[in-house]
Amino acid sequence: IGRGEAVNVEYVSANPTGPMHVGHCRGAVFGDALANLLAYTGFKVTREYYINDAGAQVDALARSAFLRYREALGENIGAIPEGLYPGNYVKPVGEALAAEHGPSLKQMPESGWFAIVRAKAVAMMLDDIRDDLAALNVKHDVFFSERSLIENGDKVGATIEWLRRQGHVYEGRLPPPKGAPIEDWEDREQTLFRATAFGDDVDRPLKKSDGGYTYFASDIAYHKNKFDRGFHTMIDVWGADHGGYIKRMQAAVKAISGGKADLDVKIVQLVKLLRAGEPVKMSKRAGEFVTLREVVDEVGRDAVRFDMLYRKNDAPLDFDLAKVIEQSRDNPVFYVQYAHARGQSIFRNAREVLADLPAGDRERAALLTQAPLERLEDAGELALMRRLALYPRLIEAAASAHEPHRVAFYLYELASEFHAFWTRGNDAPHLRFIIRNDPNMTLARLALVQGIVSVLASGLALLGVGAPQEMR
RNA sequence: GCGCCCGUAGCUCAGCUGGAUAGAGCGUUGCCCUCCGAAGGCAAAGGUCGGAUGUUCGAAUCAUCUCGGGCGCGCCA
Repeated sequence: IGRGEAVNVEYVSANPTGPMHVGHCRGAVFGDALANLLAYTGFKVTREYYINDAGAQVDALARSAFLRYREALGENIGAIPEGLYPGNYVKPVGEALAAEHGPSLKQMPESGWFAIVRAKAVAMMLDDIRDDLAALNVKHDVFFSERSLIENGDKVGATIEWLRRQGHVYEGRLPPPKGAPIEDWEDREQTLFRATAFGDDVDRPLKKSDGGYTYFASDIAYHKNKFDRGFHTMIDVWGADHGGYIKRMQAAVKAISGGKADLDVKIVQLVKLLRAGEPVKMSKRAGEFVTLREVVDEVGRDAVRFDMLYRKNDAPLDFDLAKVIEQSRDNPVFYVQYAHARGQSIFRNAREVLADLPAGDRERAALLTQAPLERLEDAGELALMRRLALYPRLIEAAASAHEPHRVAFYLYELASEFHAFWTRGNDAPHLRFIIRNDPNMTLARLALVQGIVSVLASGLALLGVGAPQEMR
C-alpha cells in the first residue's frame, strides 16, 4: 500500500540531559514498531530522533557537568544547587573533562568553557541514549540536532522570514491565557505565527522576550527541513503532555509546505510502573528515577516491547514488572512466544514420521507447499486457516491507521486458537499434528503449522519481539 | 473559560474505520492429566457500550449536546 512513498517517523523525545527513563520507552517502542509496519507495507521510511540540544536544559546540564569536573579535580563542590542535575550519571562527564583538559577549563571564564563542556556533556549523554535504544532494539536512521538549525546558518530565522514573506508571520499582541493566571504576564508586541489561518485556536509566538527563538520556532524549521528533504507524510510520536501542541504543529506543517505535506501526531499516554500491583516509587528530588535500562535488564526487551504495544497508544498503560515475566496465559508475551515455540517443537518431533523433513526453515516451507491441504477439514483447522488469511489485511489496516497494537492483538488471538486446537489432541488423537501411520495427514497439518509459525514470526518481527525456537 | 484524549462485563482492555445474537484475559463457579502433547484447554454466570437527541435500511463506531475522568493553555522543552 505504501508504493514507495517517503514517510518520516520521528520518535523518542528524550532530552540529552540524562539516561532514558521508563517514561520514554513507550514512545520509542511505539515509533519503532510503527516504522517497521510502514516499511513492511511498502513505504520508504526514515526513522528520526530529534535532539533537543538547544534549550536551557542542556545549559543546566553543562553547569552540572562543570561542577562534576571540578569535583573530579579534587575540589569539594558540596550539594548540587537547585535547578541543576544532581544525578550521579553526570560524574563520568566531569571525569572525562578532567582527563581531557586537566585544570585548564577552570582558568577560563564561563564564556570560554561553557560551549566545550556543553558539547562534551551532550555527546556523552547521547552515547548513553544510543546504548539504551540499542538495548530496546530501537533503531533510528537520523539523529537531528536542534542546535544545528541555529548554528549552521540561522535556519530558524530563515524559516521565519520565509513565512513572513508568505504572510504567515506578523508582529502583534496576544490576549492573556485564560487558564492558570501567569504571574509576570506583560502585554507586549511579539513575532507571531498566524496559526489561526490553519486551524489552530490562537496565533503562536516565535520569539521569547529575551530575543531567542521559542521551541516552536525551531520545530517549524525542523519540519520545513523534513519537507525540503522530500517528506510529504510525517508522523511524530509525542508524550501525553504535549497534546496541546498538535494543532499548532499541524498548522505549521501546512504553512511551510503550502498544504502539500501532512503531519500525523501520535500521542502515547503515561506508563504507570507497578510491581505486583504496587506502584514503584521514584524519587526525582534525589535525581533517582527508574531508568529504561533497569527495566529492560529486569524483564527483558521482548516483554517491554510487547507489553507497551499491547495497548492502544492513546490509552494509559499499567506496566507491572512482576506480571510481564510470568509464564502463563495472562501474560500475552509469553503466550504468543510459547505458541511459536510449540510450533517449532512440532517440526522437531515430526522427523519421527517424516524422516526426510528438511531442517531448514525455507526448505521445509517449500516442501510443505505441496501438502494435501484438502485433508484439513476440522472446524479448528478451518478457523486457523481463516485467521491466517486475515493477516495481510490486518497488516494493511494497522499500517494505514498507524496502530501497531492491532498486530499484537491479532497474534494473541492466533496463538489462542492454536493452543486450543493443540489441546484437543489430548482427547482426540486423530487431531494431533503428528499422525504416525499417516504421513500425508501429517504433511497437511505441518503445512498449517508452517503457516501459523510464519505469521507469528512475521508479526513478532514487526513488533521487534523475538520468536523463540523453544521456551526456557 | 477554551482545546485535545478517554468512558464497553466486578477489574484490565479489544472491537477489523457503519453491518448480523457486543469479544478476550483476570476474577467467580464447575470441569479435562495414574502414562503417551496440562507452561495448555473446555463450560457457566456476568454488559440499557456514561447519558440524550440526530443521520442511516442499519450506530459501540458518524454528528450535536450533556455528565464524569485525564492532559494542556505566551517567553518550558
